[in-house]
Amino acid sequence: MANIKDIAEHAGVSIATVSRTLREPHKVKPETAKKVMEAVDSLSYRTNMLASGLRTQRSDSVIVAVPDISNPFTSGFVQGIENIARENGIKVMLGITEGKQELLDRHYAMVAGKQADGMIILDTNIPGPVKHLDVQTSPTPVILACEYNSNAQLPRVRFDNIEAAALAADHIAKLGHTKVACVGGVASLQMSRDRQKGFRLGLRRQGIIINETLFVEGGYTLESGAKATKYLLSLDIPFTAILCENDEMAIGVIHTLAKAGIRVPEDVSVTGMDNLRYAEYANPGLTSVALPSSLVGEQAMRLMLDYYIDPASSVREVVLGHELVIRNSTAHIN
Amino acid sequence: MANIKDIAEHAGVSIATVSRTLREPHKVKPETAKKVMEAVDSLSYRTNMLASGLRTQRSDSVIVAVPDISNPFTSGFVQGIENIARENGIKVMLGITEGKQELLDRHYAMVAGKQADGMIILDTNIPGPVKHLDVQTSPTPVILACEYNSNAQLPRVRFDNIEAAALAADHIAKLGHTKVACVGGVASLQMSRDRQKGFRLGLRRQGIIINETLFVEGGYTLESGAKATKYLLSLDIPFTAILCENDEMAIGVIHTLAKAGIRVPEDVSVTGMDNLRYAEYANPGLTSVALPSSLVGEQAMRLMLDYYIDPASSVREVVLGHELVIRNSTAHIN
DNA sequence: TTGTAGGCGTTATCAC
DNA sequence: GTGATAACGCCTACAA
Repeated sequence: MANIKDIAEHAGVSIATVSRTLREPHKVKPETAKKVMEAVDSLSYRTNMLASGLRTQRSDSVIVAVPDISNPFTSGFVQGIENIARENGIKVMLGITEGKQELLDRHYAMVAGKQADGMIILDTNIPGPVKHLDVQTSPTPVILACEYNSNAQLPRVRFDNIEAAALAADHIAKLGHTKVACVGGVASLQMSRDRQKGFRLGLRRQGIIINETLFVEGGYTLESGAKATKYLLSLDIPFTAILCENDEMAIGVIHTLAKAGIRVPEDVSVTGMDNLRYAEYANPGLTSVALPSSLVGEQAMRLMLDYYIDPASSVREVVLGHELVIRNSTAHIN
Repeated sequence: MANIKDIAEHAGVSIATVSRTLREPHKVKPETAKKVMEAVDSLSYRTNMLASGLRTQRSDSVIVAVPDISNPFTSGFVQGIENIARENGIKVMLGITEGKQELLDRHYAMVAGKQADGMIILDTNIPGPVKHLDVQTSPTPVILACEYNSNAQLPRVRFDNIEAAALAADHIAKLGHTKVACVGGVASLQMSRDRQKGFRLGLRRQGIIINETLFVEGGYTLESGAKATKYLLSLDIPFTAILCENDEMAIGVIHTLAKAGIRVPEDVSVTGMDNLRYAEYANPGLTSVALPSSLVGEQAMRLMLDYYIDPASSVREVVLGHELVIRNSTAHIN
């Protein structure tokens, strides 16, 4: 593999000139530059990013930590990051945490080890080394996305999950439903607690009395939605609507209701959150609160870039908007 | 940020000993090692991967190139890679190509620039520098996944798309359907051509005469499935089954049929391919040919690891199995 | 078992 | 405008 020295020889200049030609072409005589570029081409030279990074103390890459990537919400998030990163010549590394502290820490080692300049986290955990750190005084290139239950004062971007969930509840209430069930998420997540809070808030605002028995646990997966539905049906308590903490579960819910011969929305209305692509093509189309995850990714990456420019004054928090998308899974009560 | 020299001083040993302690602990006296580790802890030292990589000529990371990551098939693939990579202390970088040669090349620059040791590609394109290269004589750390229309003799892992598609067609034929429609993919992809071929093969094997008018274009997205269905319905040619080149389109198809008041499977049977998680929870559950993408990722990563060990004798091709999963979207013709 | 020292490929600071 | 040259932080013969 050709290195800068080879190019220098081949072009009959010094390595300094080669380096200059590549990074600050304006500082070099055009004809010299031409010679250099020819050598670069003919030897198909590529600057060694390791060496370059070692010298400049940056790798031009970020690592993004997510619990898993198979959920469309997560993959949209990653895609958003990649888009902005690419525009800015930054590479994206992927770290899957499975929600485990240990894996997150292992990924964080990459920024400690200079293989990444910073980390964007969509996870409940915070890397161990960052946890007990006064971020005010010792700036840390870590951006938080969506989760925010930590005390760490890190830049973050998120949704207003409370109001977003309230919006779904409000919609259901206004359709005349009073016997409302709910399929929850994972109680350890702040996001889940907020969405729960939002559902309750939205219902109460419309004067609906909540039947706690109908508020059941979920787990954010298709399977958990199906399971929760079976449980709800087994209770033998009448209900006419189900608020789901995300679309994935809502799809599982609708599927299970259909299997049980219960019509959506004639018998039961169902709402989701996230507005995944699949929501639109569910049967029936799923009413959902749109929370565009790719925007979160984009904003998070932008915060990271801001941080690079000025660690001290980078924005501390960005809250993105949400929107109710009404489809055919919800209807006025008979 | 503490470096190896700081640790050496702090522990009262040479930097060589520190390095040894970290990489080959057995070559160092236990008490010395202990001193070193204490210094490491107290200064919270992390070896600089850039420097280390520069010296050892490896980065312990691979870059995976995919057209996009929002499709569950793709994200499953990436997840598979990450799993095996992590087990082996390898980091995964993500490169989104949007199917564009230019973006792929840009990502490939990372392996040329030593930021990645190799590349795993799930895309039709081949990096420019690799394209016209005799891989036999100049080994190249590139693994191909699923696509294989190139002449490049690179290690690859894929499915037998022809037989997989034939399996779906066979299933439909055996249910008594003779008027069979098909929603295709993207003709420029070898995968798509193979699945087409497979459908036709499967139907012919059962003696079914194909109505070419009912074989329409798709595009592998939910939307394209919906659009193709509307088109099929507009033709006003009777059919009782639709073979879809993937699940995503099949979900769009089912949704659109339902909207048009056509019952699945009573009026029309529908099959998909890939067996995404969503297939099971479609309404009705989607009959599909399982092509576990995470296995492709895992195998691809394994091929990469093999390649590291011995570029010359690494396996050239792995073909993974498929399986028909029968659900409720297909039924015997009335 | 430990230490010395050369070099990995760049970039950036100097002189010229 | 260009060229020497000293880092960047680490690994690994080789020497002790």
